[in-house]
Formats: sequence, structure tokens, C-alpha cells
Amino acid sequence: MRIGELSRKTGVPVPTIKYYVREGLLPAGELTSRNQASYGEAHERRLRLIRALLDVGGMRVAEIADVLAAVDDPERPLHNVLGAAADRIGSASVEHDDAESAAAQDVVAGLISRRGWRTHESNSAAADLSKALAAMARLGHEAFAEVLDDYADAAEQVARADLGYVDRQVAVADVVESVVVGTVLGEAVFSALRRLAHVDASARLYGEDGAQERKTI
Amino acid sequence: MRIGELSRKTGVPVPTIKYYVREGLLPAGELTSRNQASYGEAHERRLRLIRALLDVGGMRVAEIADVLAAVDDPERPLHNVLGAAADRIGSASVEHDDAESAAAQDVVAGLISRRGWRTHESNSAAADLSKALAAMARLGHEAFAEVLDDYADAAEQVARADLGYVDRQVAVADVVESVVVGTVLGEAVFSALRRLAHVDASARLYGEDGAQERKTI
DNA sequence: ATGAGCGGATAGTGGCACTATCCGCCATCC
DNA sequence: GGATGGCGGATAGTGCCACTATCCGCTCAT
Repeated sequence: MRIGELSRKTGVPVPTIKYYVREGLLPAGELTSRNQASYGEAHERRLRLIRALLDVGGMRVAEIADVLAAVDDPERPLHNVLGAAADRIGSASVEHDDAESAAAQDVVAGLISRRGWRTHESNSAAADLSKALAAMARLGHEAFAEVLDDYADAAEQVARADLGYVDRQVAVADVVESVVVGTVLGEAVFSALRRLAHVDASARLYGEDGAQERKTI
Repeated sequence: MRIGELSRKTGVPVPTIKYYVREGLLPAGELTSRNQASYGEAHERRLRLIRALLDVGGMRVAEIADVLAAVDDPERPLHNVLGAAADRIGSASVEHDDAESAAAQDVVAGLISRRGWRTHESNSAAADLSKALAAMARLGHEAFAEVLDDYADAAEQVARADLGYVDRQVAVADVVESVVVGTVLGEAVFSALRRLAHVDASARLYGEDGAQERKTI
């Protein structure tokens, strides 16, 4: 398959494919002569994965490059393939150093030990969590910490479902790729489900005709 | 308070505050003379909200403008304040029209009716959901639909927690703002919790030392 | 032999979230 | 009462990002 056919099959323009190759997201085609290369099904599949991570997962090209490099590295332990991108995200934003941040870090540490999670608060997800909680606290929503355990229950349930799915999917494709797909696209899936569930729950609580009053203090 | 103090209190540079005013995210200060304006606590609070939605929630400036316009509009029913931004997001990306999309839409319609959700598949969240499922199907992960109900259980639990929180928070501030904060920042919180739960679940399943082999088919 | 397509390189585009600069004005401190 | 620094408002510029356009010399199918 030449680059034009790859482009037609996937809907990705030729210059964009070249760009992905340059950025290290996609391996180059195998050269059959000085200016002819052939692409296989692996390229097609990889290209679809890239577009899904970009369009649905909202990842950046540089993050995808890191994650895919980790996917392609057989030395890399499964559990930190996604860490490759996560650490890059975490360090990008601004660090606060105030009372809210300190309190949020305590809340997170408490949560992790309370649930017996085998992780450490140095994990970038833990940092993101305390960043989000600190932002809420700065907005006067310290009390959100009260629903953290409900959230954590749901997160554990999702994590179990994910692990179970990956375990069952061994026959389909590379497990590592399944983990990436499940984690990144699964987040988009859950986010959409959460919004749907919000609509339903608020319809049940406030009436479904949407004619309710706006309450303010 | 003048703009310089507002800037010092919130850590947002003065030109950036001016930019937010221009873009309609922040109301202008009250003019006390031709080139002097005074800002109050509402401005400070609003500014912190903007930064949280931007930095933690990952929203775009134009989306935030839409949502805040809806927040400030007392005529607007609560349940579609967030729709203001959601609809804008949905229409932004590319539409596919293939077998995977059609199948995914069927899966979503089935899910909604199976769970008795009082929503319609025309909801933009439903569209996002089928987009994500279609992307997975294109990657050979049609079977992900099997864990959808586990995801939906978790999403319902989170939605109940959110509604309960907002209900309890009536005394704190405007309910509508609480919904926005809970929905947007809550997503960041859940995402981080999910990643933490993944680490824990995979440590329990594969051993926590990270020395496990990489399995491939 | 010829023209469409190719690999590879370089430069340009459009969108976004700011950021820099300028202007004339005003409040405040000496 | 004059200097000075900050102010509101306007316009233009910056840096990053994900592409996209163009060019070159080559080669493969017809």
C-alpha cells in the first residue's frame, strides 16, 4: 500500500500522514526504492489509533508520541506506559503554594490511605487530584471533599471493569494498546455517560419538563 | 479595588484580566471616572472561577464565555446551562458516517432505553458517547460495549453524589455556579481518581513491584 | 515518453490564549 | 503644583500547536 491509499482508507490527508511520521507518531513506510515506500495494515491501524487519541481522547501530538513510544518499547513495564504522558501533562500547568493546596494534599493522602490504595501520593494523578480539589476550595467548595468517597467507589468500579475488559481482550490485540485505548477513550465514554446521568438524575429530582425555577440563595 | 490589586490577589496579570473583560468572561469594573474603575469581590470570585475552568477543567475561553453568560441569565433553566458549551463542543469535530457510527448509535439508544434514562439520544452527550464507541469499534474494540453497563452504574452513582452535593450546598452560593463547578471540576477529580484506581487495581492483579512481563498475543 | 504520484524538506496558515505597547487621563505623593 | 505611576481602552504582536502548501527530483504505470 502506498501513502495515497493509506490516506484514502483512513481519511487522513497525505501531508498530515507525513507530519505524523516526522513527529514520530507513525513509523515510516518501508522504502522499496529511493522515493517509494510501502505501508501495511499496522500503519493503517496505528493511524486510526492516532486519530482516536487526538479527536476523541483530546490528547496532544507530543503526548501521543510519548505514549506510542512507550507502547512500542517492549522493555517498558505495562503500568507506566501511560505515565509517559501523564507526567508530561502534570508538569505543564502552574503550581500553587497556598493553604488550599496543602489542605487538598492532606485530603488526598487521607483518601489513599483510607482506601488502602497501593499507590503513592507522588503519583501524578494524585497531584492532579489535589490540584482540582484545591481549585474547588479556592471557590468555596471545600465541602466537595465529602463526596470524594462516592467518587472513589465509582472510580474503583470503573477500574475493575477496565481491568476485566483488558484481561478478556488478550486475544484481540496487543494488551498494552488495549490499556491505552481503554484508559484514554474510556475517559471520554465515562464523561459522556456522566453527563447523561446528570440529565436523568436532575430530571427525576426537579421534574423533567425543564420548567423549574432557578433557585438562588 | 482597582485592577492592579485584583491582579495581585488572584495572580492573573493585568492584561489578561483586560482580555477576559473583552471576551465577555468578566464584567467590566464600575467606572468611577473616565479612566478609573473599581472591582469588587464578585469580580475576584469570578476570576478564580475562570482560572479554575481554564486550568483544571480544560475549557476554552469561548466555551467559558457561553457558560458564564448562561449562568448570569436568570431566565435560563438550570438544566441547560452546561448545554450552552456542550453543544458548541459537539459540533466542532468531524462527523463520520459509517457502519461503526450507526452501530454505536444503536448501542447508545439501547443503553438509554434499557436504563430508563430520561434523556434523548439527540443529547450532545449521547452523540459524544456514540462517537467514542464508534472510534473504539474502528480500533477493533467493539467488545468495549460489554462494560458499558458497569460504566453506567458508576456514572449514575457519581451523578447522584453530584446532585446530593449541590442540594446540600444551597447555603453556600449560587446553585447554578455550584452545578458548573461540580460538573466541570468534578470531571477532573473523577479522572484523577480513575487513574489512581487503575494503578491500585493493576497492582493487585499483576503484583505491585512493576516487574511483570509485558504480554503480547 | 509522459504524467500522476511519491519521499523528503522547508515554509506558511489559522486558531488560540495571551502579552506588549501606546495613548491620554487621573490620583496621589512630595 | 508638578512629577510619577497606575489606569482604561485600543491595537498589534507573540508563541504554541496541528496542520497545510509548495517545491524538488525521482519513479512507476500506462
